[in-house]
Amino acid sequence: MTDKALAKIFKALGDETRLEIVRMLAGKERCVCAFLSTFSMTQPAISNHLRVLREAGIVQDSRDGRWIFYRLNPDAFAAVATLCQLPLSQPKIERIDPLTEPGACPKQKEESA
Amino acid sequence: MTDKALAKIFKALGDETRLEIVRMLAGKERCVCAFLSTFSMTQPAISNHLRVLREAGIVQDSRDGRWIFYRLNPDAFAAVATLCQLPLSQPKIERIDPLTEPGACPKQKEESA
DNA sequence: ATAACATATTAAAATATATTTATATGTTTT
DNA sequence: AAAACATATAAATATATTTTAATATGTTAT
Repeated sequence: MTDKALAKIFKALGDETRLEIVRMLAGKERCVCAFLSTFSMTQPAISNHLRVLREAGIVQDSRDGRWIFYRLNPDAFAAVATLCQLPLSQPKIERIDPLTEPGACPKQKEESA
Repeated sequence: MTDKALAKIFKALGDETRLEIVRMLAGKERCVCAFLSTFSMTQPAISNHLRVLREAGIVQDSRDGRWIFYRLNPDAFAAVATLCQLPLSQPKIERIDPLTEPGACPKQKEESA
């Protein structure tokens, strides 16, 4: 998963409405009208939020008659969980000295040369 | 953690530059100049990205002389990891019938009454 | 076929976010 | 105390996102 795709997932989840849609989809598959009756928002607004989630790969949809059902894609959450482990699995924090890091603090570096 | 705070975390992580800043901070504490030399971006732009991360609770900072060091706050990632488990721990997906859900598909519901 | 339904798409307006330029703040060195 | 350094803040502009209103698409019922 590229950082671009991962950022897209985070951006999609960075909205309270979409976060609640995700919660509503935990273990459940729902049609669009379920969200329409939950949020005080126009139908195109809901449709747009679902599009953002879909294009980020967070939800998948399938039509059944006139309804379109949405469900979560666990792969997207697995990718996010992986990034979360990055900071959680680091036991101790090492302070990087600005003066010794390559390219860091350019003005200082030039003077110390 | 409120959904509002969680959405703020996701929104903050939903940007490629900030995502890379987070990766650079895995197990490390770095001063702002480290990011200045990494990204081709003005100093205030970096400073703004750090502010977004700070206000979301993703990073913490402390001044040491003229430098300000940034490090990750594991609590924020723990909160995100918790939400990730929501879909990952659901074994099977149940389809919710639009007709039987309370308030769902209003027009249909009125007719079926 | 026509009408009604469920949802998506488009275009426009409203709102939020990011970037830049200029300036301010706090710290260290001289 | 003055100059230089590292970073933050403010104001202005540029860009992206969200919302709404109008319309289109695909499906089912009549």
